[in-house]
Amino acid sequence: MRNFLDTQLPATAGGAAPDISKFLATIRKRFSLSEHEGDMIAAQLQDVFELKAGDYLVHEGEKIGYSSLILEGFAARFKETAAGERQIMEVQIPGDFVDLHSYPLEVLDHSIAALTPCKVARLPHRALTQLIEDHPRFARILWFSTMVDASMHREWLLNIGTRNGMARIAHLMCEIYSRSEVVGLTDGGSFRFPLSQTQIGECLGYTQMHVNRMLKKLRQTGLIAGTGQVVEILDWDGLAQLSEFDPAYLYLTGRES
Amino acid sequence: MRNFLDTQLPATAGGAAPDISKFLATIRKRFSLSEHEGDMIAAQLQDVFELKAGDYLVHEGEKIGYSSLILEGFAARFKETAAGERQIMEVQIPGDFVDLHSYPLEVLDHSIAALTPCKVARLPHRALTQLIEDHPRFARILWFSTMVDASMHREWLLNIGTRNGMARIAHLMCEIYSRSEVVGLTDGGSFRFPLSQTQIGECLGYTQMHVNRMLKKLRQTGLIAGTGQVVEILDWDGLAQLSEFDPAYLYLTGRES
DNA sequence: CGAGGGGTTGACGTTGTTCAATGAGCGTGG
DNA sequence: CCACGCTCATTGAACAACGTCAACCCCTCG
Repeated sequence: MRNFLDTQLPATAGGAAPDISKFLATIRKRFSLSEHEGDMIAAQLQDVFELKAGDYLVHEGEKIGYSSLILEGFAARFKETAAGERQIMEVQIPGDFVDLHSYPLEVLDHSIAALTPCKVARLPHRALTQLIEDHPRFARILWFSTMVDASMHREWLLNIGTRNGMARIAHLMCEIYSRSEVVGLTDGGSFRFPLSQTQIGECLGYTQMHVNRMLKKLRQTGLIAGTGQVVEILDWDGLAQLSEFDPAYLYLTGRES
Repeated sequence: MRNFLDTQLPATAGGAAPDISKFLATIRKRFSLSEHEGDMIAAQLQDVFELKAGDYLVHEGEKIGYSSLILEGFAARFKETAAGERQIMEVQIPGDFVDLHSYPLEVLDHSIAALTPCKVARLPHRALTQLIEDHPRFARILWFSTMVDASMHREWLLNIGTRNGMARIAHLMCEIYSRSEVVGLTDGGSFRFPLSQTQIGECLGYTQMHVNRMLKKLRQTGLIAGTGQVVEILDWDGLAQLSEFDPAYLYLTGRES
């Protein structure tokens, strides 16, 4: 995999603020946010970068001074074992503020790489500090946002630790569908699911061959359809029941603070 | 399991501030903290509660207005499946600020219960808000602290997702040992590890019987000794190498902000 | 002294892995 | 244009890891 810093050039010459409506949609599922407040965040975004599939956004152990917002494409957070086996901890979709945790942590405990071609915008940490100083309310929103990642980690632990076979895969599909819905990336029961079987396995602790067999079973059971980049959920209730999917852990219901 | 609120009574009549030196030791591994600052936190702590093994600190879905600091004893965060299977996401030891994530999240996505008899002190969220307003530096320290939990979740995902057999158990032992060391709860290579084999299994996605067999193998290999509440690590390097344990994810090295 | 929790062990069944072979699709260079 | 190499998906058979069922032990506590 190529290094992000080595290969990428800014895709915009600056000037026009990037479209962060997907990001704001996620925030607004949880907090009220005025148009002005949204513009203030957008104004802080630096250049937009284009990444190829496989490019790293950040490397484990790196100390970085900015966080990235995914505008388009899918990415993943992961760690690797000495043997080169990879465990994906979270799939990142458009609208995700993908390495916000690097703001408090500074040094990263894991890597992030693009799963598909991506478009990302950077937000320097000093701009975040400034935003928070000017509007202390943002601190709470950002902290909350990082805690939702932790909540998702816990649900994944439950998934890998207690569920098996089709249920484990079904749960991943339910999650990505639910999150995609928030940012307007679903079409009826269909949604983009551009992970290879190998990558699905890296999410779930399975080999690619086993993922293949379980996907086949899920299709034969009539719960899902589609083999490629797009998955169609034929029976949402069945899929959710099989995997005991309860979206509460995504914290997508409105609240105020 | 009994409900914490139903059964517990304050163990202190208030007045004397509880001993939070273990908590402060953990903070000071990462941030410099003056004696005065430590006292300010201690002053905000409310009554100290005693819990029996099995008592809940908080229930999944609950909305609570305080966070708890563990003074003595072991606790665990976990979720349950419909079938009653339990997945432990983190083992909490003395000095841990155990449900600080409830401060930004408000509603909890998981439960926390005592694994052994525990002594905990409560800190109301409004006191936290006050502390942060008076000393904005605390916001960063607390945010950081919750992000370390997320980092630990990720390492557990790697552990359950990619390691197997003895390595999985060895990794858990290395983590608890390393964290115990910070709060002065180790004695040479020995440390308190009061989890039953069932509970170890709930951490790692194994059955109690399989944990039993793997522990036996770890003992036969000469890496650890002791069967009961106290484990002795006979060969730290061997244990760390077997489980590819790298403590970086615990963020216990000094830094400043 | 009886119940209940924790630990130990064996035989056997299931889930998931490994090894291996095959084919489809796609971009690249000759 | 086709040949080639690459990634990804598919499938089968043998095998290992782990779970299930069951019996038994020890200890503690009421």
